[in-house]
Amino acid sequence: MKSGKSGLYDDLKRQILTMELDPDEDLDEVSLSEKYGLSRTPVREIFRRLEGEGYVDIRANRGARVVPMNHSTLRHFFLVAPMIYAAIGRLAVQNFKAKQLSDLKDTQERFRIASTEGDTLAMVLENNRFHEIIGEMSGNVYLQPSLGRLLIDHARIGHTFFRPHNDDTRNRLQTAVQHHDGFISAIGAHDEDSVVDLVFEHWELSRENMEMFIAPQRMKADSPADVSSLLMEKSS
Amino acid sequence: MKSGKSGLYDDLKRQILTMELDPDEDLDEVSLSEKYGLSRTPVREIFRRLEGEGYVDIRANRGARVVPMNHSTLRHFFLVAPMIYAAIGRLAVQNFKAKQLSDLKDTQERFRIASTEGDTLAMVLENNRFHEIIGEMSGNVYLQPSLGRLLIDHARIGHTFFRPHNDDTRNRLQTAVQHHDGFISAIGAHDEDSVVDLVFEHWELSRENMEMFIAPQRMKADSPADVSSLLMEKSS
DNA sequence: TGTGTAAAAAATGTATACATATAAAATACA
DNA sequence: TGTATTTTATATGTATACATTTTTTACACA
Repeated sequence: MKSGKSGLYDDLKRQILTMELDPDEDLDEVSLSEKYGLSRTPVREIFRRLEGEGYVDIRANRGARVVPMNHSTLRHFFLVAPMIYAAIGRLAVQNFKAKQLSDLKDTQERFRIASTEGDTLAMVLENNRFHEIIGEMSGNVYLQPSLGRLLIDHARIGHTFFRPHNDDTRNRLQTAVQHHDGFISAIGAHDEDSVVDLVFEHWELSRENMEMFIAPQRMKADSPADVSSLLMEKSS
Repeated sequence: MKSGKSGLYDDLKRQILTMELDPDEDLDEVSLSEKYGLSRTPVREIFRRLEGEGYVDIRANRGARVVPMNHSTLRHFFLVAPMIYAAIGRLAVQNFKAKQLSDLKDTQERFRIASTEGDTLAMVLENNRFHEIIGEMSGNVYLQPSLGRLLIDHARIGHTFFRPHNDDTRNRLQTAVQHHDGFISAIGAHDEDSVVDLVFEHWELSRENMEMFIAPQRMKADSPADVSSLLMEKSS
């Protein structure tokens, strides 16, 4: 918990992604300003920035709270996530810069270390950062806002993925790590189709896990084929 | 130009969409606060909100400016706009509420009146609002941020569409008005495929116009078929 | 008890003074 | 002149006091 403005900003993002702050939880500007050695003005400004990025919800005269996650939003999440991920993946291959690919590799190494050490929080954050970087690689300022919001809830819904409890879940985590390696090499090789294939494989892996943990009522998510139908002129 | 906080907020959005404020134009918080009878604090807060919605760009210690539009962002715009519009259209059919459909009809009537009166500014704004409402109908909080950013630049790139200067451009504007009527009836009839067809027709009409006016170098945009390839696992 | 209202407390919103950083102008020097 | 450096002006960033709104508590009354 480093103090100062960027400290508060980073901490809030981290705490929201890792569910250290629960959805709907109120954020108190006075106590936060004291804790981080700031006045209320910059704290409120940070709230507004986080609102713009989808981390926080601000209601007039009622302050800020962690952005909620209800059943309805989850349905929408499962519907559009694979579409956006696939589009971002394809564009990333077309537009990435060398610097970004090396950032991606560094992030993957930190992710791998966290996975071997069983450091759940680090896994959540490095995995999130990994997919953020792919978003940046796409260079597409129109798609990135949606990707950002999806990644917030993906981290929150899927956090159990990084807390394996038996051989099956451990294997699934290992597969995810391998997928990331696959992304790195497919992007480096400018192989769009492989990246998109991997996107759907990676999505399926994550989706199955998320479905397992979403109680009480089972969430029927869309297969990649169904997702395509969102975009095709004629639905089958 | 109504004063107060919401007045400034609405005016800035309007002026940015209609290009009354040019891309890259600096926004001065002191003069705006004086003009609208506010102190700097709420003006700065509005800047942050507009930044979150993609209207404005804030650089540390350098204030706010209207979000730029460069050649690179335009390429990305043409690539993803039809995909997002189509997805939003399909979801709108699935999720719209009666109130939203009647709002859409009201907006369309104002749009029609503006088009017969040749009121360019009103056309830009009502057209923008029309498509915003379709975004709201989708109910998808993950897709809406991207739609919002696309609509900002669609309004800015396409504003000449609403300033017809010969029989051809007048006919094209008429066609756009008819497309809107088509959206309303297709949505009302829960006819997803018709809506998506209309999305692509409407997009083609607008795209052709935008290409005509984007100087100096011709912008090759993607056909709906190309757009689909962004999402398919195997590109053709 | 339960409900409605009034008072008090707490939180958010705004104005303003001051601090700091950036941009512009003026000056010095080659 | 042209360029570097200092000074000045301007703009942004932060702290704090005050205003307004919301929430909580206390109290009256049925």
